[in-house]
Amino acid sequence: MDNSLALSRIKETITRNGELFDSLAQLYKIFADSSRVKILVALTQSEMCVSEISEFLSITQSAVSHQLRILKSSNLVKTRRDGKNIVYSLTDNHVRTIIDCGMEHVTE
Amino acid sequence: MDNSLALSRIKETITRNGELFDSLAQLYKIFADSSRVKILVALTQSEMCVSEISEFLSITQSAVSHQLRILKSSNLVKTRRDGKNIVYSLTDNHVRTIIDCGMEHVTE
DNA sequence: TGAACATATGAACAATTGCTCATATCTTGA
DNA sequence: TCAAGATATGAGCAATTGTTCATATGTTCA
Repeated sequence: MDNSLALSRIKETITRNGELFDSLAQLYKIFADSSRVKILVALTQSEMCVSEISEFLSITQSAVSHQLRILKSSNLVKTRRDGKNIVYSLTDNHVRTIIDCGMEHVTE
Repeated sequence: MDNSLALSRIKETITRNGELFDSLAQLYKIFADSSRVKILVALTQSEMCVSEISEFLSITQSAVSHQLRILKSSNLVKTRRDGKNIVYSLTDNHVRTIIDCGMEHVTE
């Protein structure tokens, strides 16, 4: 059974869409940290300001801010100001979907 | 509007299922590398041996082996021997689903 | 306006990661 | 059995990452 034709077709697909898979890896990199995942999971339940997140994650306010910056620059979360607070929320439902999808595998 | 009740409920959920979200992040960590993603994508199309993967990814055989070891120890891929070759394939369809799910977001 | 609060940011550091190089292990066929 | 081929593995290294500490920025209210 000679599958070299199939193989070169696959190679073609991978090389042609190289940057696409790079961005895919880049996306997963954002979910690849425990703090960020927990932040995102929390935000699927409710919008939330920095100090609230910091409180229930038991990590520094600074650490939370740094992580939120990553999430925001990736357009996974958005912000609005409410007095002294900055309230963070999910940009859209993609985050929810991606988390659910991973959960499916983890909780099997 | 007082949402402190909702917040403490969320905090409860996060802390109670801490290890679960840790494993979730751990899972995404595996997808968080360009080479590994490409390997997994290729394997969604066809089983493949190390030298084949190494060839079309244009990375060292050693590098591929190292990555495959990670994928295998995470139970995302399985192996069988075919003569001198070790043939790698996906363990189940979860990988496909997870990749599709991420693609959905990347290609929006 | 100024003190107190909330958030953001930059530097520094330890930990992790992905690669390369060298070499070991395992299999086949002469 | 032994040389050649295919894969695995360990050490070493440069790059990246997540955190903390110190401090800056921005907002409210007395």
